[in-house]
Amino acid sequence: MPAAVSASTSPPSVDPTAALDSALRTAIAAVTGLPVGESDPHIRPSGNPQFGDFQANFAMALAKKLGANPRQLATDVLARAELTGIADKAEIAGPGFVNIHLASSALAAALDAFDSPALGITPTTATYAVTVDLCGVNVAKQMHVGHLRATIIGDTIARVHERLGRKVWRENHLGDWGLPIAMTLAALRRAGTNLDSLTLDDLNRAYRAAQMEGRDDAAGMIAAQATRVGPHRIAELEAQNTGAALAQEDARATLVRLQSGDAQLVTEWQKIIDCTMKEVFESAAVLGVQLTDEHSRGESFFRERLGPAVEAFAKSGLGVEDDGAIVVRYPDRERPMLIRKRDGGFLYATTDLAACKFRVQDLKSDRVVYVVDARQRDHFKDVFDAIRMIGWNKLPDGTEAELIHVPFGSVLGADKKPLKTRSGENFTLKALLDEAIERGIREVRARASDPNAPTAGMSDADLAAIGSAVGIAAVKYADLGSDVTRDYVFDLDRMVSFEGDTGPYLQYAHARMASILGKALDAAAHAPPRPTISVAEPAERQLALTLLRYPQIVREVAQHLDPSRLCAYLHGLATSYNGFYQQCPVLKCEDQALRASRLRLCAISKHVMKDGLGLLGITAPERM
RNA sequence: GCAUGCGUAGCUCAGCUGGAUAGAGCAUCGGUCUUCGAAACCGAAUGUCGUUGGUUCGAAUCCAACCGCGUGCGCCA
Repeated sequence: MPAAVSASTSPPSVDPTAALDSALRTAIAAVTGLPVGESDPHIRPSGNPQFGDFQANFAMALAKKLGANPRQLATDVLARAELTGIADKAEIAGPGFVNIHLASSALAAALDAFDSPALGITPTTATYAVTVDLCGVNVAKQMHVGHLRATIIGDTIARVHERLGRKVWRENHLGDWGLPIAMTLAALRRAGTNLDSLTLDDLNRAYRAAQMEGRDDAAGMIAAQATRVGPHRIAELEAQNTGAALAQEDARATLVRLQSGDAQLVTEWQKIIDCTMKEVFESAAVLGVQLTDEHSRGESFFRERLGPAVEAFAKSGLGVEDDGAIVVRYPDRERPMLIRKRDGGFLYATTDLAACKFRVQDLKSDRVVYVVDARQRDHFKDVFDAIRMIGWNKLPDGTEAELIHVPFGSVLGADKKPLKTRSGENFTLKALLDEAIERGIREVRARASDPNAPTAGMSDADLAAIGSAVGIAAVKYADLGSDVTRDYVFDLDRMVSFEGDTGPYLQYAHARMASILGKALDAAAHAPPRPTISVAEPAERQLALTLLRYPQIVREVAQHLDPSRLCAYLHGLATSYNGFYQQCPVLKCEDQALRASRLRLCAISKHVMKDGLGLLGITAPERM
């Protein structure tokens, strides 16, 4: 029997979980005498539909604590719980699980309230901003598939925070200041290269050549052996330990002149940056990532702040001299952090200290998120601890900013080794995106050639746009879909696959939603704008429950900085919708009220899917 | 050596603050298109959750040890 509720009488509750939590919490407190705050009913969606919609798992743990019988405790709590209008049925199973079957009317009412532009997401009232360090390209270096991660994970985290109403600063911390750039610049000058017609490929070649010829670090080798650094570093140093004094001298001289503001060099340096960023922004645009010039704040931006930063550490006693250098020591570990070299030069840790301070205190952020390669775990631990020790994580009102490193795993080759730049023929980001787009377009065109296809007869430009969106969706979903911490083996075929648990699967579900709504347009003209929702069929129930979880998922993604949860949710939504689509006729439904209700379920589903894909920076075509 | 991360189906991976019979996708086998889009759906098969011990009413999940793989470790960024 379909339960229905009209929009006018529905309570404002969007979240049945909250209603259940509150009702059971009160009952638990009443039965046990515990404070309400300690009476968590532990509500979660049921793993198995036969157990109802939600389960409450409080009884076992609580009974143990109180020396009571769990089933009896559950019985007592249910007797006190005011579940009228929320649950149809609540029964005790097994050792003391409480299985709750939500009232269809409550579900319909919640969905009706949920159906708004906000989709149940209430903006936070945070005073401070969120800074997201993302992308992190190095000037003069071609972007490779590793940069994909730092860019799109960061973009998603930024979007989710914005969706929750936060002010977000996207900070692209370019590697644009330091010896590598000077080496490249010096090499280009020696070769007499015209910087105005430079391509990034040329630049990248010059960079690598300069790296190779300029490496000779005998002093570093001795230091490394004395302090027993890792074998990786030793091997690197050994490889570098060939005569290159001239190139190195040239690079150092260039760096000194650059850093002292030599006008000619600064102009040339800027050309290298422009050349690099042109491609970065192009890739960002192709990826649908919000990253432009205004988000660039590279290492060079902080150059005037490095000296003062070191001085502050020295003055506070946290920065101490060691063999001529200045280091920060930690109470709980041997490894210090070097912040000034013996020759007076600064290091990237110094820049990160200055940048972190800037982000907290100048950008007024109470949350600073660094989306950076997992191999820099120790580095960020050092930086963050140093920042806390000196108190730069504090905002004027005493609020302590969260400093969080989101350590993403490496992209590995088929040999399970990192796809490294120096391994020669590395897969550039551009090559990956070109391939994905090409495959997407090919696929969309092939389908459009069927005269019965919804895309038949579309212009070639439109088909190309859709194909591009499909290809990019595949790549992004493949990357964002699993735990960002893990390394993954780069497999192009899997990455641009369009079937199964993929980005295009979600887009396809969305296109079907759009299609069904498009066909119903004529009828919609004289239907009420907000038809009564009814949730009776199991598939409708399943879909409704899934839809209502959306706000919680978005909050979780922000809290845990984990885009894969959103991917998993949207996959679940697509699956729920497909089940509904299979089992519940919409356009063909005879009952006009039910038809209108189901159309509205389609509309809400489409809205959530589009919103969720938007948070991933994935476009949702109406047809594909 | 010290630190740190990871071992779940043939492959790629989920598994949220411990909860009922450990789930998806790919691949394999079978079924569903003159019927709202088959990029879909339904079904079959597939597991000593690295090993051992501990905590617990209950462990893939928490703790310890061990095994295996990876990553990081002062004057590069």
